[in-house]
Amino acid sequence: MSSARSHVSMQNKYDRVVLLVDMDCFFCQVEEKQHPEYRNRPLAVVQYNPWRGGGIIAVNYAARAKGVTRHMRGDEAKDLCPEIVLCQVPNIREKADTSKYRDAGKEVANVLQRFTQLLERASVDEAYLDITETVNHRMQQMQSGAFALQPQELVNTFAVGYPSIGDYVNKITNRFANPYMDDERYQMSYDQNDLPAVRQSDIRLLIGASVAGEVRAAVKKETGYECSAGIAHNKILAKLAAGMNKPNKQTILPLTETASLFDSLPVGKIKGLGGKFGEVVCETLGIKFMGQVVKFSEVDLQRKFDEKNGTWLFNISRGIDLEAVTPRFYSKSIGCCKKFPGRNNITGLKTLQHWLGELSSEINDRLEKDFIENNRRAKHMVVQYVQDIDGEEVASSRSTALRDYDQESIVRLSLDLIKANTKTFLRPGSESALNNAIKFLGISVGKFETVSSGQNKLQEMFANQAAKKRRVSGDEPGQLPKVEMEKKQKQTDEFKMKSFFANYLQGAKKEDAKADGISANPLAAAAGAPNKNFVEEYKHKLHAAVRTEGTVLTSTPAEFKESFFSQYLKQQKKTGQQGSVTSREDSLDVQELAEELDAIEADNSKDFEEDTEEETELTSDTHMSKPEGQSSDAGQEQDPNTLNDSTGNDLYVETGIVPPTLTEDELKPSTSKRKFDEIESSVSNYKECYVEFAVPNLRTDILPTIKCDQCGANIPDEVKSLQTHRDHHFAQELSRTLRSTEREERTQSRQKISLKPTPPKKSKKTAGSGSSSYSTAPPSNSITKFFRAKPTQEQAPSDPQMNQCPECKAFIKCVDMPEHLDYHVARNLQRELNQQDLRTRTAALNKEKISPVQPKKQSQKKLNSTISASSSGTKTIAQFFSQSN
DNA sequence: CTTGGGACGCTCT
DNA sequence: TAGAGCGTC
Repeated sequence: MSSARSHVSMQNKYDRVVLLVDMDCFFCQVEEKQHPEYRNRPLAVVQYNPWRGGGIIAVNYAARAKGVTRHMRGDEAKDLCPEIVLCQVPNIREKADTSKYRDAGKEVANVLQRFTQLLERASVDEAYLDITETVNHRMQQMQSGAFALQPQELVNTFAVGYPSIGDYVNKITNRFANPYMDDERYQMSYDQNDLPAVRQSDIRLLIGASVAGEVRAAVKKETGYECSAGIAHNKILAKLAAGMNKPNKQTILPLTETASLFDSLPVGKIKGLGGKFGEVVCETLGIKFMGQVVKFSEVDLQRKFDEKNGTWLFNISRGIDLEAVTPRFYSKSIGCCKKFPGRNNITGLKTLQHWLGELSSEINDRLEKDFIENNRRAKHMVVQYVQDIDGEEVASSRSTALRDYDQESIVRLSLDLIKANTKTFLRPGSESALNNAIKFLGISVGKFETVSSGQNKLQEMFANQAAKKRRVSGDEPGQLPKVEMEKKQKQTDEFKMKSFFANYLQGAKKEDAKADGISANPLAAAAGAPNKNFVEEYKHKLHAAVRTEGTVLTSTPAEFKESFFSQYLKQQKKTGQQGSVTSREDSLDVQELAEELDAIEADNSKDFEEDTEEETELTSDTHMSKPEGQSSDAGQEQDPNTLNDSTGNDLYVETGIVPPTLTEDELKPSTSKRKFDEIESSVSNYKECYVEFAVPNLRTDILPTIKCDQCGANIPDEVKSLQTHRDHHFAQELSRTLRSTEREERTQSRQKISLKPTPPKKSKKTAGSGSSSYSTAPPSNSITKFFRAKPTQEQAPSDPQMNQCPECKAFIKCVDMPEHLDYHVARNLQRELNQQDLRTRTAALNKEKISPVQPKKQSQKKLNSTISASSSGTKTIAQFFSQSN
């Protein structure tokens, strides 16, 4: 395994569609979700710090509107915005604890992961998705009519270089009608070999944007979090684009717009050039903007910087970035650190041991969780520290191999490493005073190795359980080959179960964090019997839950009765009785436990029903019993949503498996997860599912009326009615616009040389469409040109270089076939968009209405009004989207 | 006590 | 490979 990043080949530089999903002020959103009462209020997250109200690390948009920014102190924020809510990052072990945000980030990533295998988590709140396959697939589907772009997905979409997304769509439609519209420009700017990709770029990015819309909708629906996204042909551009319209927006960076964008784009805006290197580049080249780099030759850049950086700069300045999206869900290392500035310098051995203990404790906890989730163990450890040596800050890091470990051994190893690498560790003559004060401490572990399932009982349990599930769910009517289905199934099941365990464990750990110095360690026991302390904790937790909620709810909390663990136990009990279990030891242990748990649950064994469809947001807090000694401010409750995310119902809904203990009626197949799976597994009914998925329920009742700004009539203030009315006005405007458009196109047609006409198979009924007029009108230049890449050479159908188009039966040059097929794609795109019924567009309008309006984004408003002003079924996409003037 | 404090990945030597 | 350092969020 080389550490070098993988890259795509230069030929494929425009072939990918890459998405960057970036959560909007993520920490704030996490706090808002956890405290619904804070919603719609200005809010900032501060790190605990007694000085001037703490340091602000995240600001929501309501607070930003008041001028609150990061790098401010809490007090300053209060001055600017007295009503601001300041949330503190929880403090555990006397240091900031960001696990809440890590968990939330993982929750989001779990949603993202369903859209592609090629998911790269770039940070806690950012991920790259290579959606090339999906886009390509949809290109094909569009030709068969199995997929249609949904305008409402594009309402929150921007395209760099275009006033509104409508103009971008307009451009695409026009180019489909006249595929070589921009070719002169293209041929000047791009290599001949790249032209096919360049011509396809816009439509593929547009489809990418529709995927992005779905991704973001799914994230919102399933986690409650909003995000922004960038859509481009590579990571650098996707990242750049994502930042251009926020929050809750997505931005396409069209290939052909990068050059002009770069002309005024400060170098530092490019990821990788934001720091020192970027400064050096600017100084060395005497430039400010990205576009100015193109003036330098590759060798020149290589000479000024180095070979690698030179080439990289050369390419990046042209919008080319070959770095692959490297699938990575889990981090390669786990670490934590803390600064000890000024008076807090560590000067004594005891203090050093204390802090090493705290850091080790956190590392250990996270390793336990990671072990359960990912079945891997760290084999390597690094301790980093900054010492004060003669008034100088000297940073060092030392590493060692990690075998079996627990908190104490991590402490011991790190201390030994520091000792061994410090000339004079203790002050001469002292037993406890450090010779060099420590200003910074960090421990990180990595080089993970997967634990083979043979030595791991917990893993066997999961494997067995997954195997049983597969048997239960024998005849799923899936489209995928059975083996593939099962493979996916197993992964999901195991993952979900592990997640549950992990989340559960974490919740328990947090409770005990302060009460108990050294917690039990599953890793230490991993090679032995099944995880006893784990099970004990589960029991403890169940007890606690029943105790605290029993009086109110009279039933076992949902997260227990529907947990994987619970399901698993039930299943185990059944199969155990049948005496057909793979691992007898396991089953015995588990059966014992199952009986014990049954006893705990015994007094509330009734109503095992209802609320299987509960929204995440509505989930009530899980009340854990707190250890006596725990201070209130350090107490952190398990995020109810995290727990909820892993309940049994979710699994079954998501995977489509009928759980052994639930009836079919209890499985309401109406969550977005379910729908998405249907979409993915069944192309044929994609559209139905999709439309259902895309259209929110409209409340048309109890709405006041509003005055039409054009005719003054009173209309119900409800989008559908409003729109219907406006359509009336629009229709008049439309006919005028259409006539002039068509006139213009005819004029253009006449100016060009008409070649052998090969009209598409059928003329369209679509009335009044400027683009469709190409198909209804006599063969015009543009289409003909499309069929003939080189007008001068006329090819007979018998020519071996010719192929018959399966769609329209015309004979096309092989090299032009892809583009020709694009043409049909375009036709379909247009047709499908035209057929969008009022309802979907109404929904889009509705959706846009409730999202925050950016004052500067005029174009968005225009798009909005244009959409609402259009009537259904008779116009081209361009007219649906673009401004009519 | 600093225009945030971690956390993580990458890369160069 | 280890260790130092950078960049980013």
